[in-house]
Amino acid sequence: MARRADHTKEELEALIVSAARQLIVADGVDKLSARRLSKEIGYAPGTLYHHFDDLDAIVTAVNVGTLNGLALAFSQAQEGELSGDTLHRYADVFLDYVQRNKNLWNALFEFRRAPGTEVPEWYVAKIDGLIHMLTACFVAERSDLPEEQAQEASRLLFASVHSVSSLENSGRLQLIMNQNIAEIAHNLVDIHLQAYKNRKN
Amino acid sequence: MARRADHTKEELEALIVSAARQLIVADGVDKLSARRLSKEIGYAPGTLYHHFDDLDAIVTAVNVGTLNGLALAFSQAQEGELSGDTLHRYADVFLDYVQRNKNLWNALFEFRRAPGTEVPEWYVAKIDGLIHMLTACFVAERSDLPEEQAQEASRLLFASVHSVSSLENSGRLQLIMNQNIAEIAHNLVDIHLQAYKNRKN
DNA sequence: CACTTTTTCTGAACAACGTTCAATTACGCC
DNA sequence: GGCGTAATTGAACGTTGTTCAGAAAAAGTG
Repeated sequence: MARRADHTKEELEALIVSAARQLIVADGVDKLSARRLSKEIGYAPGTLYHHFDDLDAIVTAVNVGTLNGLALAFSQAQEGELSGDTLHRYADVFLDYVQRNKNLWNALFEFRRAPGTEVPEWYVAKIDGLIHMLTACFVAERSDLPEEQAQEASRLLFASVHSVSSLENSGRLQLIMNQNIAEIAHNLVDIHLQAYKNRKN
Repeated sequence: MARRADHTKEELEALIVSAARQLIVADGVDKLSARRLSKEIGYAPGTLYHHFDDLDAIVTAVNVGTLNGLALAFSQAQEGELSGDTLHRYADVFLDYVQRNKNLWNALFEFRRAPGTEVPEWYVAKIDGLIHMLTACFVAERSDLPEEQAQEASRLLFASVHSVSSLENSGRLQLIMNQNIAEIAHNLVDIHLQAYKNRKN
């Protein structure tokens, strides 16, 4: 058995990515292996490597979808005019999304990239897009401050909330905190917001 | 060749841990393997498993030393009376320690613990000890507030700074921030400190 | 000293992993 | 119909963590 006509190149690639997503959702990225994945879709392990450079590339393809999903959820939460409250709503959306897609989110940020392989730039751009939505909220609260500062503040907030949720997701937050993740996140929003409102110049 | 008298049980266990530490420092925890480690100390792979349950246990033993080292550095930085400035000094100490012991710190927090294996309680206690040192600084700034709140604030600050440094260490901070880690950490200290000082009740 | 028990250590073995590649087969094209 | 090209296979390589029967030395006992 060799060349088959079961799927076109595009179909097969989509099939690989969606099967990989299923496996990650079900058992976590650690349990994703070339053999398991190929068996799942009914192809030989080697086939995967004709369509993707390596497993890393497949996980990265899954991650695109995960990031897009979050961006979508954010934009749906954004109604009415922006303010500090919007940030709290974003926090809820974020926490909800991360919790409902725990394993996918872990795949995004816990996946151990081999040293030397660079992060794709669209990856950075996608995250930048998310942060930009937060920036607008900071601007709305203190329109007198330059946008640069709002951007810095939103990056800092995003990094803080994300990092804390990262800890939570890996089961290590209890090492440090004894509140639950939602309380923590909203505390962080309050703290960052307050500090921003009270800025001097 | 079987039973040997080269080392006592304790000596051998210490040897294993220190060799593991060396390997982690040199090449990172990813490159630590049972075969490499056993070859390094001149014993067979199986020997490791007579003294430790698994590789996880060995890495955990290394991690104890890493945590102790940080606690020591903290206590050395603590001179004069406590205040918000002390928090900044702690931040510097922390960043310095994490940077000088990059691979060891990664081993502490990036190591993928098999699901089901619990975090030892003394682990939690050790981290609690570190956080307690921060709490004292918050108390010094607002002695009118109950210690509970100071503790909460210090946990939040620790989690934030630690998480951000975690991102940095895994090379993912650039995904989000464009400042360097030191600036970020001190910003975080300022923000958390300010919010704490401005608390109402 | 000799004999037995206990403890320690070895190294081959197992099942899994990511990845490669010669061989094979079928599709598209002339 | 024949041919080149593209897709697929599955065995193979070198890893990995972990186990365990067997061997041997230390420690205990007479």
